[in-house]
Amino acid sequence: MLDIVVIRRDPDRVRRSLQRRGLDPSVLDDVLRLDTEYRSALADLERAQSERRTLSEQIGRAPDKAAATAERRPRLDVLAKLSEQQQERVRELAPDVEGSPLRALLEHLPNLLDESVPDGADERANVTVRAWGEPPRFDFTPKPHWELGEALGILDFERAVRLSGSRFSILKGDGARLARALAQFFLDRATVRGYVEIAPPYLVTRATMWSTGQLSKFSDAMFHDDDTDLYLIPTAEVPLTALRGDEIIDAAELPCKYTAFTPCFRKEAGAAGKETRGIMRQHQFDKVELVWLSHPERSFEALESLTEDAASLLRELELPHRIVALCAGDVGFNAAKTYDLEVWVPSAKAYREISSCSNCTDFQARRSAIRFRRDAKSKPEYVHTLNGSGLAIGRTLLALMENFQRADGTIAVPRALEPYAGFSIVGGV
RNA sequence: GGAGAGGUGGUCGAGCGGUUGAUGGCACCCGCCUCGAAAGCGGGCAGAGGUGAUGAGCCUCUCGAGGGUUCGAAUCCCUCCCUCUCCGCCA
Repeated sequence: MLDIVVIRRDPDRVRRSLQRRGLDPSVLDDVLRLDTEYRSALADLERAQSERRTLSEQIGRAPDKAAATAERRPRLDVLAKLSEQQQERVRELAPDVEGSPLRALLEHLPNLLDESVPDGADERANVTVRAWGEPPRFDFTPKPHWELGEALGILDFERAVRLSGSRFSILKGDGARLARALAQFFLDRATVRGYVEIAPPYLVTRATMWSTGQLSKFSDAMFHDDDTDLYLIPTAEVPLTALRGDEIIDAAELPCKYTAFTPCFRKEAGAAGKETRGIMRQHQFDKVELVWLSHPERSFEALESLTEDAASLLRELELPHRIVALCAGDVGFNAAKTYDLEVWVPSAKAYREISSCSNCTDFQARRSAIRFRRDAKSKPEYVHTLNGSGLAIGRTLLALMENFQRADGTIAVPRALEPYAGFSIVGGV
């Protein structure tokens, strides 16, 4: 959610950001008009309330309350009726009332883009910031991970379909073990880099989901239970970001860095036909997430740091990858700036997203009410929130399988992972 | 799931129809004292919104959430949510 005050005082900045995202900025005119109407209605209401209060206090002080009440009755009745109407009007216009037109407009305004975000309409305009490693050259015909996995008996798609339908998979034996090793490896590295490990709930309330801005972004993509009105998390970003919601954090505690290993659940309803083979896109996948609550002045440094935390994992796993800065048209709703980490996927002959690291500035913090105090005397301010995958387990696993496959159909385990896996070759004798 | 108790400011905890947005303790901040610190003493210290200059001041709202009664509600009534204790069930 954007700060209405920023929209009011610097509408041009918001307009520019919307345009860069390829959105129609004319909604701002409606926002500004409704906001003016709202404030005028609010002033009317407050005037009536103030007068009513004064009269009530006079009655409270009077020795003969009955007489004092009778005397003021006509005016009080007028005020009661008046403020009831004004209350109604304010409720219709208020930006903080669910379902009001102003609120609806505000909820659909994406975060302000950072100036450093490159221009461009879609992913073709994304800018590669740096690359690491060379795509492997095979002296045999490399196989996609689903063929490798089934041949090695570590991936089972047929039985997964039988149990749960499409877009599910089963890991078996060394495959399951490798996935667990990756999770452990990622969490350990995060801990070393100062992240506090959290084991959060996988089901959260509608309010929590709303507070991290997922309801607009993923609303069709989320699994939901009608009985309890609980949502299965689409990413651990949700519980980790909301973790300190409604709190005022001591400035000395910033930055707060959290990590969690959780499954993620997504309907992926609109994604039919895209990357359907294998484990690239699933209804359920595991991920280690990294979240920062940052001092606002340092959040863009924090984004570099967070991105480096994720990238270091790919380097340690010896996986060729590149870091791209998303262009204006490709940056997500919540984010001011995003770097994607893309790993080389031989079967696609392309780099594919394995992590997305975003600075959401105060956009989520405002919804979630995550604040801090600069010092004992200052007013609470919103922190900046950042999130990134570090990393998605399934995609790392498939990248590892495809990049480290050998002519005999076995797969080498990267050295850094060996102690975690307990073996150095998958399918070795 | 059943029975009971309760949800108040950063925290603990009073208040249970009328200048109470809220006594007091702790924490925190400023000052005095001190070589320095502790202790002690004095003072300050909730949040949101509107208005003003993103100042002072003024105004409104907020005591889990939402409704109601009343001139007036943290205080009374209703609904919902949550927490705790005991019982039941259970990995």
